[in-house]
Amino acid sequence: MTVGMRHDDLRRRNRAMVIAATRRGGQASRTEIAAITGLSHSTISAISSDLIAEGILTETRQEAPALKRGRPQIGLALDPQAACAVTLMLSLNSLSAVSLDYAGNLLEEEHRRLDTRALPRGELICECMDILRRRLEHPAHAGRHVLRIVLAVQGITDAEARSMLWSPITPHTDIPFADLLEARFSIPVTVENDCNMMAEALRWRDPERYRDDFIAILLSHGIGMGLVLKGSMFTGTHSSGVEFGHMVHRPDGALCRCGRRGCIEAYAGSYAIWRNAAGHDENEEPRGDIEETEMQALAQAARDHDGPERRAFRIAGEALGFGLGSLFALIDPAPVAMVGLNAAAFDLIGPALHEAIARTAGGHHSGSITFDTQPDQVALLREGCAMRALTFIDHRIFAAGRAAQDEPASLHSSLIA
Amino acid sequence: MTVGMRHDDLRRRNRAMVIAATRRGGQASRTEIAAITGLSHSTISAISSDLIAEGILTETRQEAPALKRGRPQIGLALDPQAACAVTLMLSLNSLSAVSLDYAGNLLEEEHRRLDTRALPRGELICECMDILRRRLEHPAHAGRHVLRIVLAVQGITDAEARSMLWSPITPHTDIPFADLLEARFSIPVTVENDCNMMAEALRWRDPERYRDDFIAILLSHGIGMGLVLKGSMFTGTHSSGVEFGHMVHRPDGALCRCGRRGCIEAYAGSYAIWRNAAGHDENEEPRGDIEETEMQALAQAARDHDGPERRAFRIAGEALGFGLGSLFALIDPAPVAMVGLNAAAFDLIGPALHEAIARTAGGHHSGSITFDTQPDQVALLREGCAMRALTFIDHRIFAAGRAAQDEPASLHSSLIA
DNA sequence: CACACTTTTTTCGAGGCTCGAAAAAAGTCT
DNA sequence: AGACTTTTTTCGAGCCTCGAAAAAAGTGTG
Repeated sequence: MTVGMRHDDLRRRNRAMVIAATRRGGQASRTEIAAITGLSHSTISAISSDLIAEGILTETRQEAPALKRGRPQIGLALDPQAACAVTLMLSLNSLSAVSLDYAGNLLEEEHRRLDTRALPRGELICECMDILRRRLEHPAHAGRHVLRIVLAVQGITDAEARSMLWSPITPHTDIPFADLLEARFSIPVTVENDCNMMAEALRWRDPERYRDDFIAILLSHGIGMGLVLKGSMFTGTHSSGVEFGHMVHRPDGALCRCGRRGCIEAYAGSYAIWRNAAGHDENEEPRGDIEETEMQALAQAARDHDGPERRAFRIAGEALGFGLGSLFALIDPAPVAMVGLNAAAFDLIGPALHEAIARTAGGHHSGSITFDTQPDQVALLREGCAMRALTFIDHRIFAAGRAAQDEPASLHSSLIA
Repeated sequence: MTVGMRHDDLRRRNRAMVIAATRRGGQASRTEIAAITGLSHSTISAISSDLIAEGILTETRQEAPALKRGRPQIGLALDPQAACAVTLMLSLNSLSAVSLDYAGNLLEEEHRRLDTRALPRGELICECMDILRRRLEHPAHAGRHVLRIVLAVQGITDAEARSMLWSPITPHTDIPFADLLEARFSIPVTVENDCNMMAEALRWRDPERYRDDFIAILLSHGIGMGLVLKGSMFTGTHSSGVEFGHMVHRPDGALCRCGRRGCIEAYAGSYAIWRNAAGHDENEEPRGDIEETEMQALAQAARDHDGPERRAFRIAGEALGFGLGSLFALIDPAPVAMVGLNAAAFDLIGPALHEAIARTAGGHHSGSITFDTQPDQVALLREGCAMRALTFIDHRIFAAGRAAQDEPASLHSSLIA
């Protein structure tokens, strides 16, 4: 904010812009990049020849036989050899890791099943260390430098994306994964919230629909949210924030997994739907885990006949609707993507949800609220993590030029505005 | 985001930074500005001599007899003669206007009482036009150019700050004040939400406490909010947003002024407190206006003895507490300033508010939540509008240099990032 | 097959901006 | 009066972007 801009900042920004245009556009020519960025052809030419010389970009000859007259455009693409990234995804009873090249191609991967809730703190950390070490030692990297690691966790992280503060998958709290992994491997690490990564993925999948303002809601055992506002990921002042599932739906209402009462999740999470469908008291302790098939059976029962199952999904829809209504009172409506297991039951949840929104301040503009379901949560998470890792390399490492790469001080350097 | 940075953008940014440092610091020397901005002495020297030549800054000799050795610092200050700004404030039954010089000194002002709820649309607009015309013709301006007009309204504005979309003070909606006033006076205008201006003022009053993240809550006939997150004013995707008062406290609960049910305002606005204190049904139509003295009497009664008045304030506190709890679930805690008439009754509201927050996700970090009361809402609004208008001139007009001032196209030009 | 035409990309000199170093300025201290 | 200290200005160097012109690499046509 109050920091002045020097000459090399300008170059850094413009380099970043060329890299970003290449990652977005895929095969963009220099002329196209000049048009997108508004910079002159000479500038783009200079920057891209630098980037090619540094091994960050490569020229690609388009297959399409240029049907136009004139000198054919030369496509620019990210050089897959330029770097690698590794993403780790830690969720309930599951840890997986993926290696990617700089162009985003999968190099290799590994999944492990582990009992995250029972694992001691040290062993949980060790599992992450080990799976990461196996990636770094894997021959598929073929000497390329891993320049970035992203760890996505189901749970709350701190605003600096360095620690996992709290998670439903383990009793342990405040695990400084970024510090631990950086100390061991000397590669920059961030710890991200899984829902934020899903939102990130939506942006890359469908930039038309999910661009400046949108909402991703994870409907699963718990309720999560990733929120993009004015083009950037929304986070809390101290944590990854946006604990939509723990907004209050009914003061002093149903018992939530978090121990408090009346949270949206206590009506709309899998455990809450199950609890209501089974006719249990809403003050009953939530079940720890529910099989995917069990939820699908509930949904099928709800579709087949009117009864407690149908009512349970309706209650979930109502809670989500009132919650969204309150959210929309704050941020106005935006496109919503429903992600995760229970998004497949949106036919059961949707009607009550719409009805509830209509009774809130959000109902004002119920026309401009659109819903979309993306049941494949895992694929979305993987994509989001991958793009997060790669764009970090784009912005913070390659945009700075070769010099900055050598100084280890740049490990935590701040992002270009 | 995708737009490249050219050479003059750099100068513009650095000019803006020097002006901002001067407005903040008051009497800052060139050396101090260099230290703040991180730019070299030579650059600051060049920029400030430009700004002085353009009549934007002036050198001020400090009164303090420099107790240090060495060449004394020369203070830089904004030249009051450089420009003028006019602010209009439209609220229930009241319209006021203020003229300011570029340094923020009051030149002259006017207040009018009018029956905003009964006024036809045309006349309401006319009143604003007229009070503004009288300012522009007033001799106090002494030939200085009015470069900016800010109109703050009690109500919702659009995200571009050009129209008043809805307001409790008039039945008329979607009044494009900015277009109307610009067409008539050819001076750039924005229409702002009053609570946002109060938040803006807090920032200037106490930058230590209210800097990057904080909340201003207006406790008055209705409930309003101004929210600053990560250093910038938070607005909705389509409107000025942050309709905190219309988040849902109890689904299908008490009747709100907005016609819906269960809004926070329907428990915590003056009319709701009055309704509860008087023992009326919560579905009863809200009273239109309540005298300040009447609310003070209620508060006094609540302090004197336990009874329906005390209970009414407690209910208000509970609604605000659950609402804040939900808000904190999204954005994490931040310092809160309670503004307006009922902030003076915070002794009655506070206990129930804290208790409610403790029962929500916000209760997690109840240690880091601090409250502060600022009963003088009018003064805060005036300050906020003034600073909004002046900083617009700083950034969008003077930072661009003399050339840009002449092109009328710059009227709506976008803000420097 | 040579030559005109079109479009993309590179080259080159000009102009702006910031920087560091040195000089100038404007005081205090002895 | 002269030494000393600190602030501010001056000046040349080094980048960066820009526009114009040149070069490159195709297609279309006789």
